[in-house]
Amino acid sequence: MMKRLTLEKIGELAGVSRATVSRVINNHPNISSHVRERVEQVIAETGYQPNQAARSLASNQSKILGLVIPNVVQAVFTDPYYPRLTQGISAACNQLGYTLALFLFHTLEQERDAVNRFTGNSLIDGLIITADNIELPFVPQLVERGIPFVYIGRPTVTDGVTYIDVDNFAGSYNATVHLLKQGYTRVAHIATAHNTAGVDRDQGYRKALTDRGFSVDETLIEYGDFTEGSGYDAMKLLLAHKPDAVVVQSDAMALGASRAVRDADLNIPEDVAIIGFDDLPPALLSEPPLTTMRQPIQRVGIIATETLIDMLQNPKQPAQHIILPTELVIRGSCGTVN
Amino acid sequence: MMKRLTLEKIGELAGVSRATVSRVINNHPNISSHVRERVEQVIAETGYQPNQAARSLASNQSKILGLVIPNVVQAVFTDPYYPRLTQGISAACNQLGYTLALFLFHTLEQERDAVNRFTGNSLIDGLIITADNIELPFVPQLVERGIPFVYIGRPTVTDGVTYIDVDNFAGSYNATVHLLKQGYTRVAHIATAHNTAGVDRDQGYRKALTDRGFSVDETLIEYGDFTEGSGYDAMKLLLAHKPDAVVVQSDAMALGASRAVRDADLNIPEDVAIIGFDDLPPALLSEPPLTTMRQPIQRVGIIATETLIDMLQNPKQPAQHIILPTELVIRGSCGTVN
DNA sequence: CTGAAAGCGCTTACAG
DNA sequence: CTGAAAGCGCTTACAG
Repeated sequence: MMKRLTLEKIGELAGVSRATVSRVINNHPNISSHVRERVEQVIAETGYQPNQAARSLASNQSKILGLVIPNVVQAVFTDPYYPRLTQGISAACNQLGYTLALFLFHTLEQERDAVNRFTGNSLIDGLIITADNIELPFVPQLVERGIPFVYIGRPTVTDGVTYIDVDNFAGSYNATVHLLKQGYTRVAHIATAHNTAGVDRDQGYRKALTDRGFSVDETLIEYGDFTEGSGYDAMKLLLAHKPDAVVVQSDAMALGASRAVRDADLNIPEDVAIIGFDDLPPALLSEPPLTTMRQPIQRVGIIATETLIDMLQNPKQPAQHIILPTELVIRGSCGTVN
Repeated sequence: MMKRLTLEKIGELAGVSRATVSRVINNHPNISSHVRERVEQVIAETGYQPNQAARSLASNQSKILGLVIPNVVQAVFTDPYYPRLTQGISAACNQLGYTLALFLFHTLEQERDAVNRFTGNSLIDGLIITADNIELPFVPQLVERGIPFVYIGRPTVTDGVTYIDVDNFAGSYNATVHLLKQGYTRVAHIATAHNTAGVDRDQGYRKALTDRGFSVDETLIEYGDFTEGSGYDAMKLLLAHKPDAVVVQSDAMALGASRAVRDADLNIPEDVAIIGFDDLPPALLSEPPLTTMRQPIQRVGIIATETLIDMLQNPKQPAQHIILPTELVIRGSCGTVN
């Protein structure tokens, strides 16, 4: 293992100063193409990589973004949401030359101490925070310290903060309308009350009903927690009230609901139509629901990353609220989807 | 936003030199408790956080570990394996004061260029690599540059490299023996050929059969790719050869196999017993398989992290091969598991 | 047990 | 367009 290369050494080899090499590496304008070429050649030959720590120290930016997934719930294991999101974020980071640091919290205490891990210590340039049901204790300090962050999902307080979300209200609204238009009259709802998305979706469902002249029947609404099992349980309860369709706020729960319908010897979608809500790859959806309100999760991750990096480059912009549309996807006939 | 605190400033406030403050922070022995207390108090009062970039530069260690998930396959979305592993790694990092950087590659080219992202640039101290079916192009350079790494899962070449794996051979062997002991005589196999784990499990299955006086019937072996859909397809094919039990090398595929069995109007486990292989939380397993060979995925992540950090602290140790046992888990009766 | 000082490897005004 | 030099905020022999 040879001695580590430095700017100085590269400069020596190329016959220029280390300042010039630095400028070449950082793509400064106003470098004679002659010099640029020679330096680039030496870099290529030697395989020189600039020391990131030194770079961070001198430039005051780490080129590291943090992804924070606060309270690690069961859903992190069962719901492809987080992996999907992470994919998008990672892809955007790769593309834009940033490194992604992952912060998972396993206890409330870790969540509380989090601020120490990424504040005022030059570790990260900015943060992507997956907002959930709770107020995160460290966010005020982020603001105070001037660390840029974007939320994924609408936080409970949106004032002055930038967030990216899908249009949960419209998605749920459209899903419900879709069923009503097809003639279903007892459209049930497997809802979630865990976060703002759940609230929005619930409102979308209710609004759709009333807009089309139906009253909201509370016995046709049950709550789940995003797991397949909770979808199964909720559907079991709902079946007692004879729904002929159901809007389910996640595909995992929709899978459970499907199973409950089958267990009751009913057919999908003839007896009970099911609409899920998510962005699962087809392979995971080899069972009903055959119709899904798709949210572009991966895209949300990409946009969040791009937005954050934009904030780093142009501070002082006003906070943005970015809402992406969802899309109704109807797949092939029962049992053959793969 | 006030001016950033530095060691110098803390020293000033505590009436000592910055060297002393540094020693207190780094828990050096031989600091008078008097001084230590005063310094710690000032740090607590001010909320001082040492600048990580400066620290890295001076100490030549970043306290950042990298997790590399090479070729991003479909399985990253559908199989809880990676989230589970990441959980364990993250927990260990939190505990031991390291930050976790996530490197997902989306193209072969990114994989090839990877070395530039974490080599010789002081970005990370060491790497956890999830080994898969392929030879990773950047690994030789890691060795050359002296960057410590551990594999999760046995790589194809194990010479001089440290890896953590579960005992795939024994797991598959024991699962098969378990079925044979119960009197099943036509034990099929939904295998995978994607990695060394698949190969080992296949051998375990075959050895169990021959050890107990059965011959291996190749028509009772089909291959899947870890997705539920592939398990379904494989089982469909197997059913033509009338198996009375099947060992399935992932729970996701076992789920698919269960569905195929049901679609054929057969009962589980009366007509066909199924053993899965994984570490899924019960909520995800509301359907058969009711019996699973559990691999401690999260624990693998923790041990990998601990091992890597140990390597950082004591270089020059010989490479280790750590093999964790799997465990046969039998859950409650059909349909009621949650 | 503590401090003065050198040094880690970059970036970036400043001067030319 | 390029270089000399200061400086980013730490750590760590070295000396006492």
